[in-house]
Amino acid sequence: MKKTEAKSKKNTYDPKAITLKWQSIWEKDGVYQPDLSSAKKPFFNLMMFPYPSAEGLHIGGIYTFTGVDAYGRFKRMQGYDVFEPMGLDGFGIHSENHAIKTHTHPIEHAERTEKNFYRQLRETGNAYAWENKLETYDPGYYRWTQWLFIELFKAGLAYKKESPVNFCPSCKTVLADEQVIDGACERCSSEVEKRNLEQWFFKITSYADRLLGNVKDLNWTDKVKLAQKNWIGKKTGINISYKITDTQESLTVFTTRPDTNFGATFIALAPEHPFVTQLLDGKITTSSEKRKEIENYLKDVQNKSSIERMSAGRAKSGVFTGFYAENSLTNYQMPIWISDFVLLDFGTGALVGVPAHDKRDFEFATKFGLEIKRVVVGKDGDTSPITSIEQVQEEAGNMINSGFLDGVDIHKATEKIMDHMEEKGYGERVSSYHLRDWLISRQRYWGPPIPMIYCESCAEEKKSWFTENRHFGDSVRSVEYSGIDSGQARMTNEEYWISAGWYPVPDEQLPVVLPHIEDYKPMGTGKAPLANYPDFYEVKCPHCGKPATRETDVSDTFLDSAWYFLRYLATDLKNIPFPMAKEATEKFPAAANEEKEAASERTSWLPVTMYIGGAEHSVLHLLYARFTTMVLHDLGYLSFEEPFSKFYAHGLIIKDGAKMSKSKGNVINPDEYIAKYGVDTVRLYLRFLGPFSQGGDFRDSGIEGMHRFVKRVWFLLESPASNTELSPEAKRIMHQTIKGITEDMEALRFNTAIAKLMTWYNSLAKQPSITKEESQNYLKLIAPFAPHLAEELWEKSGGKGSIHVSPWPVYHPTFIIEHTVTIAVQINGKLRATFAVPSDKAQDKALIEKTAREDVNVIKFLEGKEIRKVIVIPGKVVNVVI
RNA sequence: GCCGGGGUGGUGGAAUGGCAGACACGAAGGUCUCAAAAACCUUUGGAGAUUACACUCCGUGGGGGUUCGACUCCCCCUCCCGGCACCA
Repeated sequence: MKKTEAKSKKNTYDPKAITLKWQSIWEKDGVYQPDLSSAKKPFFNLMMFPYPSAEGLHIGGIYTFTGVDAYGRFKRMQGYDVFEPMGLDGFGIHSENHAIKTHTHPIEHAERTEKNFYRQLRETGNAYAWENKLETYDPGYYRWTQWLFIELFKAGLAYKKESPVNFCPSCKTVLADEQVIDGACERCSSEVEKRNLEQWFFKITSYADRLLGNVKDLNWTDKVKLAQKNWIGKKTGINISYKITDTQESLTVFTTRPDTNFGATFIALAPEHPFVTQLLDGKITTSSEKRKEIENYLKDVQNKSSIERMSAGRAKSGVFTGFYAENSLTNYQMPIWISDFVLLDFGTGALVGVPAHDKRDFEFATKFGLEIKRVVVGKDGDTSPITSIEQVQEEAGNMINSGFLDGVDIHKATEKIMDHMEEKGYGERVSSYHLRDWLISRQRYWGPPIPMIYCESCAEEKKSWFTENRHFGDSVRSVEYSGIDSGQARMTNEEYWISAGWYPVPDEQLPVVLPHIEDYKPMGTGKAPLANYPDFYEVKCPHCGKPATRETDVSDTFLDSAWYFLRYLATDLKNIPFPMAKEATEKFPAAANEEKEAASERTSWLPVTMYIGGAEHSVLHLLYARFTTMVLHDLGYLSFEEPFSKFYAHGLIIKDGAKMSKSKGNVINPDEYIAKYGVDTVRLYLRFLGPFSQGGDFRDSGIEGMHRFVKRVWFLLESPASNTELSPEAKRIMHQTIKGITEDMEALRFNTAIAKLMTWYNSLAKQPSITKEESQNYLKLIAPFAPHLAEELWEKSGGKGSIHVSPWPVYHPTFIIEHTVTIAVQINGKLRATFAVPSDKAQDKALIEKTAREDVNVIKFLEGKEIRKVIVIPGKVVNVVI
């Protein structure tokens, strides 16, 4: 009795025991901790780091991280030195909101969630280099986030100006665009207002062209590249200047359709347009009545909430200024209107209206009784006056009523008229972008304080860091800074004056530590909570020593994550932010020689070899990381412009058709599954769910089946292997499997890789015995998915060292004809069978006949029949007619 | 409205232009058992046919096209999902 019990116990598959056993051995032996200074084949396998939510890592996170890990393990077995770090993106509005909701201080909240998160991440059995973990809220980390901010400021790429932001009056906080859903607050559903507040911006727009230009060379999926392109949204067109009748002023409008300019009948300005401001200031004279009218309209616009704006749909509103601009082509006096459908920050904030060939212009013109002049005739040949919106010809056609353009196709006409306008001197070809400058400041608590100091006294004297450190000419104030080409870092006069009084916090005073304050909740005054703490903001001006104020806003979380991948490689270096060439390290005088040495030895890991993350980040995060990298390159810190050699977007796991969230009550906690089945089963199951790029709806209906599979593998391979020779058929199956799985792994097609493992299992299970070669190859192929199981059985089968650093099995192509031409066998014109012959033998009719007669698929159709004719169609297929 | 992605059994999903439905879940039947669970075996797209699963027909949202051959490539339509949205 006792004997059998002991025996069955020995045979039991006990995932918990082997998981604990191997995880501690791996960590002790540093199996996954590469020597960063001496990598021969560096492979930086990076997943987007998570923000640690209090609910812990849900199944979607496990799905992603174990998927990325399977790829990393595969690469490690292929002989690469794989670096797979992990960290937490703990700063930011998400974590702060959660802290508020649970009445916890963000600092304590972070401490608690960090623990839980790292515990869960360890339980996944992922091959993390734990020594290099980082957290964005660690002062040792954000010291460098602040340094980065200062570098951008000094390069003339950071500026502060007043800007309208989303404001929720109920939550008393500024909201990011993505927190505004249909004009209402994401959390409390109250209407969001626009408020003008002073904000810090990064001048990402001056990099728009390069960010766009590099896209085509990125080894990313087309989908993500397209998203980047669309977001940057470059449009080429022309700026046209119109003289304002009876004044000395002129107006510049941007248009992509100058071809229709003979049909231009009005001008519309954004409410915030400088001409409007000048009208109100009285710099341009107009009747007091008119001024009142305009003021009223502007008030209306401002009071209109975004909800009202949206419910009004495309309904147009506007007010006539009383001024006209002369259309140089037709001498037509175009009335100048103000309307809120014109956006200040696109083009020049002013547009020229062609109601006949733009639907929005048509709506505006019909509402206010403006003239509609047809200048394009479409395919239908209709030349009648345009009276309904369906007639508005936007896309294609030929010019009419347009003087020298008559009869010309609109695309040719566009070029022709641009030439004309440039020649006459009132037009200039330009590009306009959808991309806006990056709003970096947040009037919140939970982020890195922006490391800037404002000195009132210096501001009055028009002094700033720039006046004290750089020489400026009289008219154009360009910032000359190491590496940055002056065209990109050129400041406008406006930006220059705005910078008056501002100084970066001196390097030796970094980090500006985020103090532990009691009242950290957003205030709703447009100021950050730190503004209530004089201890924090009262400082001396770094320049003149008089009392000055520290900036109390914190920076956007996207800044934390825009450079973290660099820091992973230098978490042990206190005085240098990331790996860089030896010369660049000289810019860090505080760094010891060993640190400089280490930083320069680690550059071979960059840029990131493989970056895997959610598709939802395929626009903003990636763009910000690209921008930051490009700036660091221009400043001489990095040798490359693009941070991620390869980017792969994984799918998202949802539950019941919705994103998992606690409020929806559909969060799946992976802990219980791991406890019940062991992490290897969970890892395999998640991979098998579907394509990694697709994600999907989580269901656990098949997890039992996967557990059965794992147990079967365990019992099959646990018993000693036989010493018999591999049969040719078994050998063929093995090599086919190795080939298929290797290709699948390379393409991150994990679900089909596992299917192949199952198919191979089915055939192994039918064999009378399994050889050592089969057994060990099987374990290697399954190791990326079930690392603990594979390691345990590898040890049992006498494998050397850890399976995870053993070479990936090699596929021997001798068994399969690699390059083939497919032969189709037809009987009475109907396809009966296909088979393959080597392509170099495709003309050999005798071989084709022989192959056909030996091929199991063909033989039944050919038996007793004679091949009458072999038709060879060059470059296509070969037909065998019977 | 614009830009992406997609539509294959009861379900998740496989198929360099070459035997559609791999692999798995579920289901049905069976073996073992007093019984159940577990495990194992068989069947499983639909319709039909035969002594014969050694057969035939239909079938990848709908319609056309290219091809010896189309889930796959091209055009039109339709429905679903995601992103952006008055961008001149």
